[in-house]
Amino acid sequence: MNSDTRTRILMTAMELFWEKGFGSTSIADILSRSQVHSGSLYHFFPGKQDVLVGVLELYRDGIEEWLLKPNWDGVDDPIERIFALLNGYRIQLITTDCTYGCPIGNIALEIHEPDPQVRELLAANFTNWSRAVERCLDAAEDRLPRDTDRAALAEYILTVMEGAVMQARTYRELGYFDRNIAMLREHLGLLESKARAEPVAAV
Amino acid sequence: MNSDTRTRILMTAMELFWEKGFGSTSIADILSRSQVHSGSLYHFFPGKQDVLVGVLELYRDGIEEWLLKPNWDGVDDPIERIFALLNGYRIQLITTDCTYGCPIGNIALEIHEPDPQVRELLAANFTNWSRAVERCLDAAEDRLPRDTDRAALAEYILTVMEGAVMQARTYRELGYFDRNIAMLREHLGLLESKARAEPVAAV
DNA sequence: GTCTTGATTGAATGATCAATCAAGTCATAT
DNA sequence: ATATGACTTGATTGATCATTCAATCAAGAC
Repeated sequence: MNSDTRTRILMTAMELFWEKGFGSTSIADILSRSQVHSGSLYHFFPGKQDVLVGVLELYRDGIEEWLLKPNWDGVDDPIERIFALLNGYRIQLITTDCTYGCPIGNIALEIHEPDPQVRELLAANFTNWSRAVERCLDAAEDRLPRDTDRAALAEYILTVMEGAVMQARTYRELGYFDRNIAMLREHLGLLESKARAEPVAAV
Repeated sequence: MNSDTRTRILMTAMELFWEKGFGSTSIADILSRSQVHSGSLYHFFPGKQDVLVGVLELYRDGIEEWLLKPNWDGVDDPIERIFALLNGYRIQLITTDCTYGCPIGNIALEIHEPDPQVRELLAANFTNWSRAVERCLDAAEDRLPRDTDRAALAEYILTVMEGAVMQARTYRELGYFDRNIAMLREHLGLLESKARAEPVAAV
């Protein structure tokens, strides 16, 4: 089985969906950039929607290797890992003049009536992302107030990332991203000092 | 001049762009729902893009009357006004089974290469929104730490709203919105208690 | 009364779209 | 050798898209 073609289609579609969105990317766009003919594409994928499914599965399965590992290399402090992850998005914004955002967030807002498979894959991508952040918060458990809902805080950090990228992209100004992340950092700082003020737990 | 038709086109387009997005709304969609014929639409608007411009101008000019006034009626406390505004989005989510989000955020992420006029109108909508929040923060100045960057905090509140709506829509679960807003409320609470702990300013 | 201007009608155009399919290639199994 | 089945080719289809335009209408100005 030749899955080179399938992979080339998915990688190309991934690029294009990120650049132009799902709706604005035509099958013809994918074919010409990937140097694949329409029959081959439809041999591997029943339709355009299934290409999107394949791309979302790639993202879902690649988060560890392609997102976390590069950004966390050399960063040990769990809280700093969170900001290292956010810094990855900052670098994307810089290298694209604030035009590219989060590929998942883009698609999530673009597709208004997703079929269940697509919706679940978008949700799975969000869940994997915030679970990774949650693990960082768990590792920093003793620096946070005892009643901290770490899962909710991780979702919130995803929220801030998505909103910050949205604004930086809309204004075409990195400052909007930076100020938002600074606010988040201040929030986490307040939580840490609140934790320090708590009486030590009984052993 | 008969601008009834123009208005009907814009109101219909506003609805449709919100329901299905800009790209997925065809001119034919607008024509059939608004009971207008193509020639009339093109009499008032050079093209589809200009309909979008008209819609974004309506949003920009209507924020006071259609967004702030309804949500702030009977709410005097400036901080509570912020959460009353956010509650407006919560109600939209409830009444649409978590399918509709922020119309501006949707378009901002959908349009990848906006022409300058569209990009500036999106930015203007964001700016008007966060300025309204900033005015609330200004009114609550004495309850916040003295070094608070209220403009940045207002941008951050917009960020949290957009991210929270995105997640609730993606998961089709209101809880994601609620937990995010609860986190924001906790953050503002921490700021208020930090302000209370500050020494009184010299007069 | 006729001229002018703004507004409306709706069929037509050409581009682009996702998807199809019959004919072909090629490696491997028998 | 030949048969099989995975894969490729690329022209083609029919739907849908934004847009155009000549014709028509309504109503105030001269």
